[in-house]
Amino acid sequence: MAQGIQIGEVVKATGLSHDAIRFYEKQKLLGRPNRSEGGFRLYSDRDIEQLKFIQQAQAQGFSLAEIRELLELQGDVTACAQVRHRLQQKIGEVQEKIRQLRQIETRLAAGLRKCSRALAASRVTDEEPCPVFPELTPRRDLRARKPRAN
Amino acid sequence: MAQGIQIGEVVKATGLSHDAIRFYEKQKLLGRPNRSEGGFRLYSDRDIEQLKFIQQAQAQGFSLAEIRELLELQGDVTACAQVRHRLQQKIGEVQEKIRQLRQIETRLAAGLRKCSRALAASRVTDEEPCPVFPELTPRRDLRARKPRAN
DNA sequence: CTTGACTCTGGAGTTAACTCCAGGGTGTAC
DNA sequence: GTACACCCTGGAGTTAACTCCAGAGTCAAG
Repeated sequence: MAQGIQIGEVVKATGLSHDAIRFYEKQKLLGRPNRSEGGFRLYSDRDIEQLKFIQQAQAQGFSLAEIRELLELQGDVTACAQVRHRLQQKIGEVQEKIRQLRQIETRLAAGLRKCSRALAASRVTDEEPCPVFPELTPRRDLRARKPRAN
Repeated sequence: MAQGIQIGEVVKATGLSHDAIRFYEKQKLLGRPNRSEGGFRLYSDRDIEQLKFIQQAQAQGFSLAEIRELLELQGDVTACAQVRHRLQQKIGEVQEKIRQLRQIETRLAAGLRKCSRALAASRVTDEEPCPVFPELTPRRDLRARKPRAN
């Protein structure tokens, strides 16, 4: 054991599967780890960090190929105008993603407001169950409500 | 023609393929559009908006299943505490995504700063080609540089 | 009423990103 | 030294999200 963390521990630490971790290694998203005498993979804390980063980036819609590039750009900081350019590009892409997410958020927030208003109007409290079948949940004040043109 | 936009136009407007659009219809991400006498699909501007939203959300790492839910939540604003709750949840998720993207941005920005510093130190200008093979690009001032512990 | 661009359907094929498995070693605890 | 949990490899299988295709119908123009 001694030098390094066995894959089982990494699985626990990251929530990734054994197979996913091996897969990332094959895809060069992770350098090949040291091995024990018998051939067991031995990971470092840094590897775990990297795996967490991969998960994070993936959840943001980056493909493994793109993540590989992100990782290369992070490592390869050895002074090169082109690398710098690509870094700037990537940062731009990330910022664009943030912008798009804000738009989605705005859209959902608008829905939320409408929803809250409708709830207030029908005097259903937050605690009550959903009136999926409105006819089953007795409600005060049910006078002519405009059906929304869907 | 008259009532509605044919699929070819939608393809041009969205950049999606004919097949992708049909696929989204099958997956209930888009209501089934009107049809011409002969059976051609006829879309509305609203459909195009919805398709653009799908693209946008997808680029942010939402699966089609999640996007379907987002769309339902946007439409189904008819007063229901549970819908509201789910909306709040989804907004929380979007905010978390934004947070994670900011982290990635920070990380890339750190790389960029290091890179810029290195560039400045080696006196390579922004215009010069990338010194992928440093030995090929004659450089002033090449005294003992610390190789970074990778 | 024919031509050429466009659209339809159903189904098979593809790609990315895994998951599952068999058959077999490793490591340490008793 | 053997039991038991853990790890190995290579390869086949799966899922999501499409893409590709053949064979056939539609539609506006001339």
